[in-house]
Amino acid sequence: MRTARAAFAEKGFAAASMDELTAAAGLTRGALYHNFGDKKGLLHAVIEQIDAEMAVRLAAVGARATDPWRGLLDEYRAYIEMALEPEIQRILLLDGPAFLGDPSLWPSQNACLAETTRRIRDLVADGAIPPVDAEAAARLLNGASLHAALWVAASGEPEATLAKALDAFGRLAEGLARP
Amino acid sequence: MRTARAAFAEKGFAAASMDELTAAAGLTRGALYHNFGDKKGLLHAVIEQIDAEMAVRLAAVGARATDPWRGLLDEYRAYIEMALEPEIQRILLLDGPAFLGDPSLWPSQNACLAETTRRIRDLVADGAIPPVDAEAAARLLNGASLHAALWVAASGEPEATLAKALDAFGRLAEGLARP
DNA sequence: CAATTCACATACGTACCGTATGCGGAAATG
DNA sequence: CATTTCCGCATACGGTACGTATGTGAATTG
Repeated sequence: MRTARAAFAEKGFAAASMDELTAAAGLTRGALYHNFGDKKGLLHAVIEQIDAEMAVRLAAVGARATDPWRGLLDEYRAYIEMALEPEIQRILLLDGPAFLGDPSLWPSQNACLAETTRRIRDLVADGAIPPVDAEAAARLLNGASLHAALWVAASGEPEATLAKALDAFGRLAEGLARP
Repeated sequence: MRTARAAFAEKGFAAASMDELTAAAGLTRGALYHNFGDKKGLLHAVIEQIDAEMAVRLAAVGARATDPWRGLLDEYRAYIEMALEPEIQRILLLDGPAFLGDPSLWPSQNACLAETTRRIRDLVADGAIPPVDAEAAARLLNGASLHAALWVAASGEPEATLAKALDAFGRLAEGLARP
């Protein structure tokens, strides 16, 4: 799986050869089909691993904040920055939905999305922000964050672009906080 | 290209066979490689066509509105609804970025994104909304819209989910309108 | 009317996925 | 302790699909 993560991140899922991949890991395709069923099975296992790691990192960021609303913004800032990592962007955010379909249909529900959904639900329950469907808000904010990261990653001036993206994201998020 | 659009929308770019595709069009792969260079070239041509059509539709929606700010919201509502069409969702929004990379790097710049960027820029210039980087705002709103559409499309109850998504989207967009 | 170009077809090599089968060692069984 | 089962993985094979190199007939040009 380490080898797969590296190969998928560098070449993309479609261009990654299972022969090369398994050979690099000191195995053959036989081992792969025995353990993961097929190529998509390996992708799914890798995504599940990455997703779980992201959820842990996000929860840690959110837990550090004293103000819950500020905690949510910190989480999304962290999400955007994580989405800049090639491994996460390529595997989880681009190839995942393209080859496995919408994350909500994955056998292992998106842990990372669940984390932000839960946080928004808590904010609404505590009256910190006006009522809103937590999953809808989380999905839209995740989508906005992802595209911000794609934009920054493709940009020639990552720092300046990231600043613009974070500013615009803050403005959007404010829309949730006001009645 | 008509055949390609149908095949890409139904089976996805990766699973679409060029043999079947060209045969269905009454041609062979020779014609394809002569006109489009390679498989990705065909995808690019198809995406360019769809993107242009979307930009026209979006501009028409925006032009109908009297209030510019309302016009922008109408455009995004239309964008979300267009993103529900399987052809657009699958080809332009899922396979496009996965196989061709970020839209901003496509030779034919994303006309649809350019349309919403221009509209936001006008709103800022007219003082209708506080200053914000127009491209950043357009990208984030596009991302939010796309994920809203993916969510609705994967949902078991499309109408109810769409209502939630549109509500949450309106809340986010309001964040741009307030100081 | 000869020559060139153009659009497309045909044929071939290569790469890769998925499956069916084989094998060696570990574990279980008595 | 001997034997059998089982498990993890390797090997071999078939089928499919992409990209390229080459051929061909019609249209165009001078």
